[in-house]
Amino acid sequence: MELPDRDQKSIPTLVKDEDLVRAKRRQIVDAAVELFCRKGYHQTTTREIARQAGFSIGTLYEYIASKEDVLYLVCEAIHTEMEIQLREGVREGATGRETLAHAIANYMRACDRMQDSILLIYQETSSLVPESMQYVLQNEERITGVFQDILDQGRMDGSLRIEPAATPLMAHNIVVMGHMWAFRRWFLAKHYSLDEYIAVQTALLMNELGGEV
Amino acid sequence: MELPDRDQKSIPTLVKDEDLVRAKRRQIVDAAVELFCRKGYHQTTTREIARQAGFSIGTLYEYIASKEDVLYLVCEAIHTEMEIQLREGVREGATGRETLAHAIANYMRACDRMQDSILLIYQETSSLVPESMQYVLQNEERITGVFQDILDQGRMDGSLRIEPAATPLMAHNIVVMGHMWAFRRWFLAKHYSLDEYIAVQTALLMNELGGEV
Amino acid sequence: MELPDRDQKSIPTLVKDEDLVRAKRRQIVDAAVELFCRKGYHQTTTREIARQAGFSIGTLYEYIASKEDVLYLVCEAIHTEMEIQLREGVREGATGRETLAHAIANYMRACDRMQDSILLIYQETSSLVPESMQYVLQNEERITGVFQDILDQGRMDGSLRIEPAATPLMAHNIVVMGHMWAFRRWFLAKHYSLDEYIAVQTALLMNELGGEV
Amino acid sequence: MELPDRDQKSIPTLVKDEDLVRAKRRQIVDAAVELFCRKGYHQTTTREIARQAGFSIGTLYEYIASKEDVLYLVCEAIHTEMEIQLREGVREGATGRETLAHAIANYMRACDRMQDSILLIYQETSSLVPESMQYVLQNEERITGVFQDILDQGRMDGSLRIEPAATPLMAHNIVVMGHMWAFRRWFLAKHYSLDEYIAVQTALLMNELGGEV
DNA sequence: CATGAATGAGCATTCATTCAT
DNA sequence: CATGAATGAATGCTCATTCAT
Repeated sequence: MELPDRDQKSIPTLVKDEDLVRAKRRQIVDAAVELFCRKGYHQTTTREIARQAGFSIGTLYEYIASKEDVLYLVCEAIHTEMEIQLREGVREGATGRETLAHAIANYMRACDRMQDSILLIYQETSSLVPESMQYVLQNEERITGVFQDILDQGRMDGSLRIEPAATPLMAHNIVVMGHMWAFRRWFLAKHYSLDEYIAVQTALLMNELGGEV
Repeated sequence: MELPDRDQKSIPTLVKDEDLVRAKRRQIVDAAVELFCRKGYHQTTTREIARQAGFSIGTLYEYIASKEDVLYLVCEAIHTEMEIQLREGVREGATGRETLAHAIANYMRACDRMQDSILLIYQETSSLVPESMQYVLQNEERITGVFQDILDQGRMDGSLRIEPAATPLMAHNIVVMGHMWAFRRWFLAKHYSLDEYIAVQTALLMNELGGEV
Repeated sequence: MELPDRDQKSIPTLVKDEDLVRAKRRQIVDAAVELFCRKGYHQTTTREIARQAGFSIGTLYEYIASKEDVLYLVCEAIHTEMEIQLREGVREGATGRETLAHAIANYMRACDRMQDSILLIYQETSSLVPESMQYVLQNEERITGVFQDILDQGRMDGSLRIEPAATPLMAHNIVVMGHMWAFRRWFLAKHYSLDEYIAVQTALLMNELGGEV
Repeated sequence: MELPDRDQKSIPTLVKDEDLVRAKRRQIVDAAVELFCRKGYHQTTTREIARQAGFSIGTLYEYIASKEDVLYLVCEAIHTEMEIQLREGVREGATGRETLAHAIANYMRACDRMQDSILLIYQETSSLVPESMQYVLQNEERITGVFQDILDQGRMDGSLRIEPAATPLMAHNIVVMGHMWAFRRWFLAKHYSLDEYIAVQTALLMNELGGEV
């Protein structure tokens, strides 16, 4: 499934070759994700990012204008990756209800794989300037939108019982449910395996949404 | 309702008089909460904390050993405050179900009042050394425990229908539901007032827990 | 002769003790004058200034807020020193003409002693932000004013023949004559000793101003 | 009037074709004069010079070996331009005195047009290595020489009364008088128009040189 | 010849922490 | 106990210069 087009903040670069910019920024992001997840944004120096990315500090600044740009690119990349995993794993079921159950399980597994990144988003988004934050929140909203669409579909085909006014909230509940596995893992993993977590949360949810799973 | 005793990390101080230490640390925490909420932990300098607290940088370091100590004290204070608000507002209902509904509403309002502090916990807990983080997570767990107790009570008196294995998770769901009002406010507040948010979330929950609100 | 009061830009400092600020800034200025004269403002690093002043870079920044502040303080100090030397050496003669001759000789000798500083002013004033430059140009104008007063005095007592409209220009000519000894020394010193320079320039000037020296 | 030949520092280049070198350096100098005048030598980057000159940074370094070379070329060009304007505008009068009056007026107007360049010379010459500075000072001396020649001519034909020993100094006085219009413009322009400035200064000078204008 | 990506030494500035008074 | 001046390691960022293509 293709990612739809979307707004992205354009980050200034000194380099003209667009392919090169994309390639190097990929390296920067890979390096930074690893470092930010391990040490946090503020504890990571630009020199470390450059070194980890495999080039010099001077070269780093050919492709970004400030350290904050790296954070923005990282947030972008995380959301893009999440959206890819979300859409790739979605299979249309017979009913909205089936689609939802499948999408949730798939999403939860993605959250499990990307738990460090999810924490990163929660911790460092606030270090972005307002303009960048806008874009990041838009991405967050797009992900929520995926579930909202499924909920709407289920409401239309009658397989899910939910008030229209409650669907945005329910979609957010589902999304946060995935994040929760990341940021409350210190507790949850003591009591539930990932599969159990998915099973119980899905059961509770489906209960809310009328009838059996 | 009294707060039960609990473990707290002991922070070294150069000052002997324990009452004085408590008083000054109160000042430090008040100053720091305000600053950390407004500017974040890393953006706040120790000098600013001292100034806002009303004394010199030298004095600040008589009562703490490092900036991170301030962060720990702040996290402690936030959880203490939250727990106080939680327990103060709880009134025993006729059934566990009634108690729960009341506790949730009360908790949500507390989260609304303390949204900045909640964000702070989400963003900066990771800046603590592991030992401090332990204590903070314990506090988080205590808060969750409040809801778990109510759920158990409702399960015992038959007013709530929930698997024993699901209660810890349900308790976390409730707690995170409050946090969500803080960290997703950028979206939620566009669609729901606090009262609506409480109403809809409670309805969904009660649905999960069998029958009507 | 006392220096009259005058406007000075107030430079922010982190240190409260005003006497200490004055003392340390004196050290900073002494260090910076020496370094700026030898290497220029841009070629001098803040660390060098601190080291030469005898303290650490951190301490330097307790007394100034930016490198440019040092430049401003240096310019201020140079003009203050020049004005002191100017006023100290002035002795009232019987006529304005005599006072002038004496003031010029005295001023020229001051320019000779302070040639490095004069060059510094010519080269680096443009590195000041407009606000600082204002103050520096005011100082320059005050020095010129000294000669203008003497010229006026001589015009009044009839010992100097000069149009009122020409006095400001004449005063500037005299001032620049002193500077010229600094910035054209590479040529002038090949042909004239300081005394000769003073003698010839004074002769030319007095010729302009009517009659003999 | 042709410019006489003169010594020029030879700047190394990677390019063989001498015409090409001359053409490109012309571009470099034009770009750099504009930038240095506007922002100063140190505030201008080599990339800006290349961009303004219309080619890449790599190409820039085909025609010069260091940023300082650009400064030298700029100083050279400024003095060349000044000398051209000086010699172009000079018309032989009946007497040295007339020639002088005319040359001064012409020179002053040139200084007025080139005030930014004059300031540049005053401010940045000291950033040259001694060898380059030598050449620049020689150029300065050549310009002074123009006036010295005229003074000598006037002394010979009896139209100017001046000691032979005073002529070099007088020539420098004239030259600096032009510069003064540039570097004291912040004061002078408040009191005099260019024409007034020329008139008064010429009057004072001619007074020094015996008799009326 | 022309290009422009890569380099890394260098710089101004900050800030947690100490310690003499 | 309180103060606040002193410290210097650390950091984000710049820019002259090089060199492979």
